[in-house]
This record gives sequence, C-alpha cells and structure tokens, in this order.
Amino acid sequence: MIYHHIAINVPLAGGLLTYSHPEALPAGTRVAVPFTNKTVAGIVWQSGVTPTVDTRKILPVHTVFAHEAPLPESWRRLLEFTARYYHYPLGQAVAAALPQGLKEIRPAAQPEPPQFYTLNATGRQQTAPPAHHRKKQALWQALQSGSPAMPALKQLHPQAPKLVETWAAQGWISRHSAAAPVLQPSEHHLNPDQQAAAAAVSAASGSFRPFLLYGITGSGKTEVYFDVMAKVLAAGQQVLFLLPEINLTPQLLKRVQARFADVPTAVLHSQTAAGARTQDYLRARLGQAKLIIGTRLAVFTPLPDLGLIVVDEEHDTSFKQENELRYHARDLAVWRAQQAACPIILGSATPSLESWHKAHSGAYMLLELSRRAHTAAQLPQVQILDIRRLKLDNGFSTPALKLLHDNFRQGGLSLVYLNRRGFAPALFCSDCGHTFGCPRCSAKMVLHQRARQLRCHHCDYRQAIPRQCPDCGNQDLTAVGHGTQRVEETLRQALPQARIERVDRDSTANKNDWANLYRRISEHSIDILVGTQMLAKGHDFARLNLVLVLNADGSLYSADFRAPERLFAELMQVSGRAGRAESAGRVLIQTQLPDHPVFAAVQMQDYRRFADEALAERRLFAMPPYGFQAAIRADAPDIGTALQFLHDIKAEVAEQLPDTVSQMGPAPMLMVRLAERERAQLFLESPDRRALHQAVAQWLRLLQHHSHHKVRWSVDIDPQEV
DNA sequence: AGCACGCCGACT
DNA sequence: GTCGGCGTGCTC
Repeated sequence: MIYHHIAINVPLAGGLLTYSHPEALPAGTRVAVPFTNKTVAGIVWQSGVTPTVDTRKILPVHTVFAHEAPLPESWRRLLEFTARYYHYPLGQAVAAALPQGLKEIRPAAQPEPPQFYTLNATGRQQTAPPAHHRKKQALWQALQSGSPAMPALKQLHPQAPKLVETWAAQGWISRHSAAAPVLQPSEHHLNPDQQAAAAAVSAASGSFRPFLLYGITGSGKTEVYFDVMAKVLAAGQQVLFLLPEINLTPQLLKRVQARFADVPTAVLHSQTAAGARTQDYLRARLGQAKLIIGTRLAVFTPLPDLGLIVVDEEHDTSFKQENELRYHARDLAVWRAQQAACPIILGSATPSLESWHKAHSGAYMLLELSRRAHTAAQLPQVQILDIRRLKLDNGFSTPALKLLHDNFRQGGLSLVYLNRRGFAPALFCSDCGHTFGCPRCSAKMVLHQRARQLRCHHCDYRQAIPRQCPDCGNQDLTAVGHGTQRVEETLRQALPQARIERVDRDSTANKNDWANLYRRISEHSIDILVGTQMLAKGHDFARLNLVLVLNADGSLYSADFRAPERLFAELMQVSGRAGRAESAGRVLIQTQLPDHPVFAAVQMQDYRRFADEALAERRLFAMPPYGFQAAIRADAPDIGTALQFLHDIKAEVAEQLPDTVSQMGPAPMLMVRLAERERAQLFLESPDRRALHQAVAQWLRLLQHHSHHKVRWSVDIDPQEV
C-alpha cells in the first residue's frame, strides 16, 4: 500500500488528508475519495508519504481518474503559495481554483484536440465559389491560403461547419490537429511611445520582468498589448490576459477576439456556463488554447507554456476577491510570471499606488504612453463646481443644466454620472424624522419608485413602499437624495425633447442591452445617458462630448484611506469618456468638497501629481505600500460577542507579538450590521511582511482554538476595504 | 463545512 | 418515560 496526501475541499488547517492506493499515483492526479459517508473529489498532492495518523483510519482511494492529464507541478506550487500567503486551507484554495467539472466525482470529458482545415491537392483543382457568394468565397480563400480553425472560419461564414463538412465529404479538405496559429498582420500602426513600450516587453521575452504600462485614457495601451501578444502567440506560447468584470468590458473582449480570431482561445469568467468553463480550463491545461482571457478566477488556470501575462486596468478593485479565498489576482499574476520566467504587463491610466510605488522603487519597469493615440483627440476640459452655496434643482446646479441644455441643442451626446441606483437613497418622515432602515442591515433602504419598493442594496431585502410613518402615522413621506431613476425623471421634465437613456444594473441586465445601446448611440437616437459605474468602465462612445458628475464626494466622508484613490480613478475614468475621438470633451464635476486635493488633480488630469501626493501621505503614516496589513474579521448575532471574541484573542496574541507588528482595534465595521450579523474587525500592521505573517499565523491558531459557535471569522491579507 | 454524538426541556 | 434542542468535536 502506498500512502498519498490528497487535497479535498475541507476547512482543515493542513488541507491534506492521507489515503491509500495499491500503486503510487502521480501528483496532480484527480481522484475520488471517501470522506464522512460521502465520496468527494480530490487532487493527489504527494505520493509515498509516511502516515502521521493511525494507519487503521486510512481509507483507500475510491476512484482514480487516470485518463485525465494531472494538474501540473507549476499549478500545485501556485496553489501552495496562494494557500500559504492568504492563510487559507489548501484543500479549499484548490476547490476555489478548479472549475465545477473537476470538482465532481465523475470523469471530466476531455476536450477534442482542435481541428485545423486546409484545401488539399484535389480541393485546389476545384473552381472557387463564384464571386457573388462573397462569404463563401472568403471561406474558400481562407482554406486555400492557410490552416484556420473553426472559430475563425465561422467569423467568415456563419454556415462554415456545414460547408466545410460538405467539402470534406467531396474529399477536398484535409484536417490536422496541430498548427502554429496563423496571425493576421495588424493594420494598426504604433506611434513611437507604443513602439518603445512594445519593444521593451518583447526584449524581456523568456525572463521574468514586470512592466507597469501607464497610459492615459485613449493612449492605445491595447495596441501595445496586442503587439507583444502577437509575438508570443506566433512563437507558439500561451498568453494569459486578465481583465476586470467581463460584463463591464464587453468591448475589450470583442477587440481581443477579433484581433486574434485565428488563435485557439479560452474565455474564463464566472458567467461562462460551468461545462464550457471546464472545457476551456482543460484546453488551457493541455496547451490547446493559446490565448486565455478571463477575470480574476482565470489566474488559476494551469498553463504549461506560459509566455506572457497581461493585466488590463490593473488598479481595478474587482481583481481582489472579497469572500472566502480573498486573493488578489494581479498580485498572484506577478507571482506566476516570476514562476514561469515570463514578462508581465500591468496596464492602467490610473495605476494602483502599490504598482506605482513599485515602478518607482525599480521593482517594476515603468512604460509610459504620454499622448492620445488619436492625435486629433484632446484631453477633456475639466471644471470643478463648488455647490455648497448654490441652489440645486433636484441635484442639478444651474450651470450644469445649462451645459446639458446647450449640448442637447447642438446635437451632442451627454453623460450624467452618479454612482447611485434607484430613485432616492433614503425615505424619511417629514413630521417625526423617522427613516426607513433595512431590518437586516445597518443601512438605509433605497427607494425604487418604478418597482414601488424599498430595497436594501447590501442584502437585497425588499418591501413595498410604506404609505405612512410607522412611528407617527404621518402620510407625508419625503424622498431625500438622488439616484439614477430620479435624475432621469428630473431630466425628462427639464428637457422634454431630449432622448434620455438610463444605464445601471437595474436597467441593463443582459448583454443584448449593451448591443442595443451601442446601436442606438451610433444611430444618434440618444441625447443623454444617465448612469452609474457601469458606464464609466471601458466603454468607448465616440460622440460623447459632455460628462456631468453629480455628487462626487460621498466616498470621501468614509474612513477608508483608499477612498480618494478610488474616487480619483473613477473620476479620471468617467472624464476619459468625453472626447475620445475628434471632438474635445467637457467635464463638469459638482462637489461639496472642492478643496480636496483629489479634485485639483482630476482638473489637471494629472495622475502623477495625485499619486505622488498620496504616496507621500501614505509614507508618513506607514500605510500601504509602505506598511503591510492584514484584517481579522468576526461576525456574530450581536456586536458585543464579535468584539469580545477578537478582544480575547488580541490579548493572548499580544503576549508574544513581534514588536514591529501593531494590532489596531477591534472596532465595529463601518456598516456594522449585514444580513442579520454584526461585524467587527481588527487590523494587523507592520512594515515587515514576514513578521506580519507570523502574527497572522498566531491569530489563526487561536481563532481555531477559541472557536465559538456563534462567531464566524475570516482573515484578509492585504485588505482593500476598511 | 457537514455530521454524528451527547446531555437537558415539552410532549404522545 | 421518549423526541429533539443545538453545543462540541471529528473527519484520513
């Protein structure tokens, strides 16, 4: 009997359990094993181990999925690092990194090797389809001049599978299973900045080298990625391309797929159907897929021949997972690049302060695109409007309404941006002042006029709009503040002729909505867009020439030291929507805090100024990236229990805490109550990462030891939210 | 995380 | 006298 360490999805500290099998199983093999009256899937981590438990307790492996390619060594090392760094049980980290199909206790269907098609000698003697069948002829020519795969052929002709099958039946077509991808030459001409950036990355090919590609909106970062990617793909290596939430960046995904139509591509994100995701994961694992595009979860894809990683919009907060395994995909991507000895490009117009700092300390190489790729395009002209003394009409200042009105009359396209869904963020009784809070959370219910509901945006609790105040019976309930619905309504009254479209999570649920929106914009049948974050990210509305930001400063009142950084990125991003093409854009930002440095930097469109000031402040207070943090969070039915739990462990940890580590808190979280649980947190801070991790390990031991049935806890390394 | 084992209140 | 409450502890 050979003993094996096997990773299964259980929250045991080690994460590995011992099972026996008559023969040694290669590490990385997928197996099914018995575990407490059930059979569960697991991954062999090591074979030939000496058991540390009573051998009578060790059970045999139930099934070996011998026909599946084992998960490679590099993948196992990545998961070990992830589990160690984020202090998360290995078995559960493995479960988070696998697609559904590989967590089931039946064999996973292995993907067919990709088929490439070409006209054979007989085929070449046939007459090509007539010219008036343009698509059919294009298909024929593609088969004549190269060895394309089916996805590329489908782009030429929707009926490609059928036609190719017919021609194959005639004996005109031969199939092969391997071919170096044929890349279409780019029609794009790189400007000198872009060329220099692309050349620097290409020169680093074959060795670990992180690059920060800093380029303002519209400076053509994508073309730099494409140039480098094309070289790596042409050499037959794999490229991992990470981007923020896919539903927020449909245009980028389309561009990548169009540019690399002939490259076998895997698309991995949470909205891919489970079966398709498993197939794409396996195609990547087998080296069949060469280009792997995905959101943060794609960072765990096993890649046998990784040659380049690109992280687009590297500052985006969606690269950090905020539940269970709280990993940062950008940081893990850098680790992977080092492991695979390949270059990595982190791209952004507003880099995270962490990356900017590394670019200046020399850890990363800074590449800068300083001009807009479209030479005619100009930076938007940004105006900050102090609204403290102004009388507002439903949230709009007079100058703002005038700009909108004028732009509408001149046939321009305007965007009214505010980061708040619904009609109004609160409802209150004008008599006794009662406000309507969520019964499950410490948050106000948001008024959704059209749905005739109050909704909690944190736990999604919903109730009908009350007719009267529950405290005093007064029927005069007042909506305070403004959400997208109310702004839309206001504008319909102020500009009855204008065609107004609201874009937020409530109005734009599926991807067809986006296609329709683009079409209507290009047809000039929208004058004003009203929307949230969804509109700010990665969308390119060429005609857009006026952006109006209402209520920019809500987040600046928060205690989160990263709030200005996020607000700056958000404002730069939304400002960048204005004037991406020929027309110069105008941006008006309404604020009650006009003196906050973030607005001066946005007005100057000056990231460097913002980043350098923010970093100086961070250095002064030893905040990230000058110090490192971990958050220990606990929640219980009441805040007292959660605080006491953390307090007790804090006292015990304090006895042997390294003196470079400080413990801040515990304190109730900003939003104490969420879904009927009350939450507290404590921060560990240190300039020394190793000491910090030792302290976290000590915390973890005690958290497990003190386990209290009412308390749930979690550990968050490099927390992004306070 | 599940799930069984194990000691104290309201029921056929 | 049992049925079942969920507190405690184990799972290879």
